[in-house]
Amino acid sequence: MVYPARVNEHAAVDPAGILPSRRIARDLRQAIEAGELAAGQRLPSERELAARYGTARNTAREAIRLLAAAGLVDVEHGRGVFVHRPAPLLRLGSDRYSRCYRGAGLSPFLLECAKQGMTGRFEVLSIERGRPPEKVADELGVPAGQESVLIRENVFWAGTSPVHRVTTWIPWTIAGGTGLLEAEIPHPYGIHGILEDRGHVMTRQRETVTARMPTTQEEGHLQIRAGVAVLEVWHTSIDQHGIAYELTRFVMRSDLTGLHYDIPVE
Amino acid sequence: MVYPARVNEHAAVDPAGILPSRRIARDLRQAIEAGELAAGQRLPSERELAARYGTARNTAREAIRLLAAAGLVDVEHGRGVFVHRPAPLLRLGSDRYSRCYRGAGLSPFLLECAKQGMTGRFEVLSIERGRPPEKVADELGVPAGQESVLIRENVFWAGTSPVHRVTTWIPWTIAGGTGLLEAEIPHPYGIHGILEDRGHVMTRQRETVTARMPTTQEEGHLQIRAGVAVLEVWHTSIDQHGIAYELTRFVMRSDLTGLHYDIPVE
DNA sequence: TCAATAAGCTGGCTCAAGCCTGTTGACTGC
DNA sequence: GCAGTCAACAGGCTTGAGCCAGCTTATTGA
Repeated sequence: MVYPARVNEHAAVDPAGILPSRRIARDLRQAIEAGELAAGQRLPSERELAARYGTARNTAREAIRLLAAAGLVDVEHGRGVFVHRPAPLLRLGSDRYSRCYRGAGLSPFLLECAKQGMTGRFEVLSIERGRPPEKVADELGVPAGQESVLIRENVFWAGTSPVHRVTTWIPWTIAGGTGLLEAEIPHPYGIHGILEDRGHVMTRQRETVTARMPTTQEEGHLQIRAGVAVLEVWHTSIDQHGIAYELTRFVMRSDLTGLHYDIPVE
Repeated sequence: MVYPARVNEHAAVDPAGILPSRRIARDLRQAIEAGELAAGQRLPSERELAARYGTARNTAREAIRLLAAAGLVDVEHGRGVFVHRPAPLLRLGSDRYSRCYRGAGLSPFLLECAKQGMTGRFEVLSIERGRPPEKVADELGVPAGQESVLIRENVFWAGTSPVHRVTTWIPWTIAGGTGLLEAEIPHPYGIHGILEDRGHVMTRQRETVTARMPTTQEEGHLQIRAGVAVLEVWHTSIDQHGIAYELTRFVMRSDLTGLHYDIPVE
């Protein structure tokens, strides 16, 4: 890329009326989008950018910050700033509860990981009887003030990265006294196998999808870098009688995962 | 909220080992989450925070920046910093192409706006014959290098806010010579009415959903403030013969819109 | 040969100061 | 009564300096 001649010192804006930090960011952005700086390549250091543009280091730093917040660039302490290398997305499919995966031995999540050449696994964080949030109580038709639900908390990993944080609520009237209390689900078809044995066959699913920035906790749990949003998915399982009998919230890193729906138009 | 006693000057970290900017941010965050600072309420000014914590103004500023990037706070030039007041989300439903809305006179988007007490409308930015991006050409089965598609570009508004930026591609072999070239679609059932007349009845839809930070352009188009992601939805319409005949990309502000799917489990 | 060390790079954070632009409300004068 | 003006205060951006912490590599010494 080409750097500008040093302009007059202390000038807040250059002749084109652009603020210095924006100008540096714009130039770098263009270089990235034009492919002059390839994915994974190192950008000039903050001190070098500052010198080339005749600005203070803080100004070059501000430019980098803008690019990082936009997710264009990955900053690594002590190493440098690198053009972001997008990772292939794992796709959570709408067919993940389909019976067609029965007997395959692999859950849809693990299948998808395998497809992307990664090793998937999940970790049980906690299983307990507890009180549902109001929203969950409403949807499941259980009392909010009591320990009316089984709560399972999981983390899904793809390779060495945590990608989903998952919380599941099931009415205690359904889950009580079943294998749902164990970390290892004692049923060949997993959680939903047990729920079917209790008389609830998933006939419909309702899902809402929103995106937002992670909370401080989620940032830690999912090892999210700055400028990465999370997808929040609320899934409700509806049985053959129209009853909502299970509810799951997924918090997903948007840099590593996406959603896929393949559905009939009614 | 309670402010700390001024600690020794020039200390990089306070006794608890927390950086000053993080400490200010943490205190403010806790005050917000505890409800001490209610939604819409003004935070202390940067200069005031700096004085109370015995830091430089830039440090208080950094704290505010952290909160703004997390979407907890809205910064208004000249006015102050305010606790973010979440707006009700417009939900784009998976049933939006359903025939059940036929004859209602309102499109699903306008219905959803009305439900939230807002006035919805949309604006046609451009309609032209053009070249599809490779991804689109692949999916629609048209040549990538030629002007093989009709491209329509729209913006959807809810009240005074732009919420969706929408691009639609339709093979020219289908769209050519139809009312799809007009801004006002001359068909009571809209675009999909015309496509049905050409022999394509939507039988399935495929959608992929991802989240990311907006590009500079999108930030402008959608009037997005810092710390707000966009949802990117790629929709493919599949007809009764399994042919993909229409493709739409939605770029949606995640602070004002979400998605909703209500689907059978197959 | 190999491990410990140190130099020299990277970004991370802060300071104190200055000048800019946008907003508001009180004051002024018609 | 009302419009124009202006001061006070808000955030926006920059400077140039300093020190800290993480990474890499070349050097050193056992």
